[in-house]
Amino acid sequence: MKEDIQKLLFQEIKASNLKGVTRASQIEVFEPKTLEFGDWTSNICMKLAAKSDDNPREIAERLIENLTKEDWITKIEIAGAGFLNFYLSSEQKFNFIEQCLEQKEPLLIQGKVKQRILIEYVSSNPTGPIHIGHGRGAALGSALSNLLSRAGSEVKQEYYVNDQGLQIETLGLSLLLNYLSLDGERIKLPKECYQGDYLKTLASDLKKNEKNKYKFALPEKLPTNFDDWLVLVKKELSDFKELGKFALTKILDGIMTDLKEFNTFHDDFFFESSLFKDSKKSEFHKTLDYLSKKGLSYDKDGAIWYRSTDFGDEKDRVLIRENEAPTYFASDLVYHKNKFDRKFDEMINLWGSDHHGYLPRINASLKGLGYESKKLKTIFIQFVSLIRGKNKVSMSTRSGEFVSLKKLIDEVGVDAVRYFFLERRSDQTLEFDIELAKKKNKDNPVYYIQYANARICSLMKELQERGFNYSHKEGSKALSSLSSAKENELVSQINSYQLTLERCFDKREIHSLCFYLRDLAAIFHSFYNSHPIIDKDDGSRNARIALSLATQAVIKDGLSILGIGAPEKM
RNA sequence: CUCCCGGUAGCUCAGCUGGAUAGAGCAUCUGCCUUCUAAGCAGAGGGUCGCAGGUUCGAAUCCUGCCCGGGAGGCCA
Repeated sequence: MKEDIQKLLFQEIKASNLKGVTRASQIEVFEPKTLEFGDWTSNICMKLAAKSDDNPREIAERLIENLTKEDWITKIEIAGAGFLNFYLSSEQKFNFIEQCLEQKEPLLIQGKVKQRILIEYVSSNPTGPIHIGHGRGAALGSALSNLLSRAGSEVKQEYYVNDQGLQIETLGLSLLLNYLSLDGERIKLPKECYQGDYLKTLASDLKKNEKNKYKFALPEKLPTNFDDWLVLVKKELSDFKELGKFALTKILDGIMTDLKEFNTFHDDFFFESSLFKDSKKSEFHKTLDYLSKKGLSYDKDGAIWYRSTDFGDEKDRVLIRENEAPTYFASDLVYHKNKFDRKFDEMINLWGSDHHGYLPRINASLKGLGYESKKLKTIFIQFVSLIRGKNKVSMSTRSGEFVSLKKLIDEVGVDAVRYFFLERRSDQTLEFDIELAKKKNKDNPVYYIQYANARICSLMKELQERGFNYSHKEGSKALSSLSSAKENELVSQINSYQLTLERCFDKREIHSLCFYLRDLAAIFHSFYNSHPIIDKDDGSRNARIALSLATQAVIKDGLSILGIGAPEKM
């Protein structure tokens, strides 16, 4: 529709020899904020006026002279400083509603190029359960994936697992110390160790499975710091590595379970360790050799450095440490190379905003390897803070007091958690009010939206009980009798669903969809209260039922993108 | 010190590729259930869009400076 208006305007602009526009798509046509200004509006006359010294309203008059002949346009108004307001015929207005009524499949976003898209998200370290910060990423990543596939794109959802290096040793040691403590040894965990209670549970599991396999004679004087513990443990236990693996497997299992419960479904878990397979011939080593051959890396102070400064980073970065261990950055560089080699049209990373300083070096590494870093889009996710009524709930990962996603879901439910995570722009900090999320009334937007759907379900039941028949054919026929302000408002809100999805798609964001659904629900509730829907008059009844069903189709469709349920009864 | 994000109603936030009177929810106040779910609706009050300049027909939106809040600047991940 928008495109049709752009095309018409463009024709007229060319015919009148006006300068300033070379393509139809440059002409701004948008939905005005109130219905007073028509169904569509354009500011093009003001833009043209700026380049031609002519008065915008005069230009407007010249332009619309021929346009009114179009039969799908009922009226064009010149308003304000020179806006063109278009009013459409009712057939045009009900097009989308009829489509909603017949739709069985999810609605598709039209006019977008099909792409292969990789989206990597959550990717939390497998050293502990997912906490609410990761949950926000999970909600956004999964919803975004749903949205992107609506445009026909093939979306691959990936979780990158850092299953290597010091943190896994740390995990193993943390587990072991908890395990040894089970027999009454009083061991104080060094501060570098993971402190959460989940390790106590894991330690008991380990004990059950393996009995005393990992017990050994402790020296009289226990080590006091992390490094000494590690040295001791490695000396005493030949299979110390198994402990890290055990913990990692168990924890990752838990993460997967939590994610599934949270309606988040990754296609693939990509293990960092896979980059190191085949030792010297691994993807990791090949890539590092390549960098070295190309002169992109160099030795200094016993370490190997990447020349990221050459590609816009502030300073060069270490790839291989003095102790020969690769840095996190080195692995990540190879991982991103791997992503590019898989030939996606677009790659999206969802990162915690505390990683924003990390982006320049990843971009630098990709440029160095000769990849188009434009294909990589990084979306940053700000922190979540929890409040309960007016009190802040304290959260700190280090001390193990973090609030796990699972706990939050158990308390307020998946739907509410997802909604609250998605309703805010991802790059803004989020204040999550637990009490509000638990409410089951209109204060809580997720219930408010779901309630609109439940109401419509209940309407349909009531319709049957009163012995009325309804068919889409009759409903569609009756639509043109809709004329009240509330009805028009609802029609117009339903119609802007497509545009809402397109905008979300283009901007790779979700929160506008939440706001849209909330508005739609509000307009529906208002409509419901001002008109009898199951009316005695066949025409009004059929039309209003059709309108309600179209509303329902959109609500269900929108909620399914958000990964939120639509209960029929509440 | 440098960089990033933010500052919009009492609170939580939309709007930011410049456009018509700056929006929503909560909170406050006032109404509405013999009628399809009151788990709802209708209405009212509430604003120097952080401050100061600039750009232009037009600025919450773009530019510059400043103030305030948060984050980032590892051979951590």
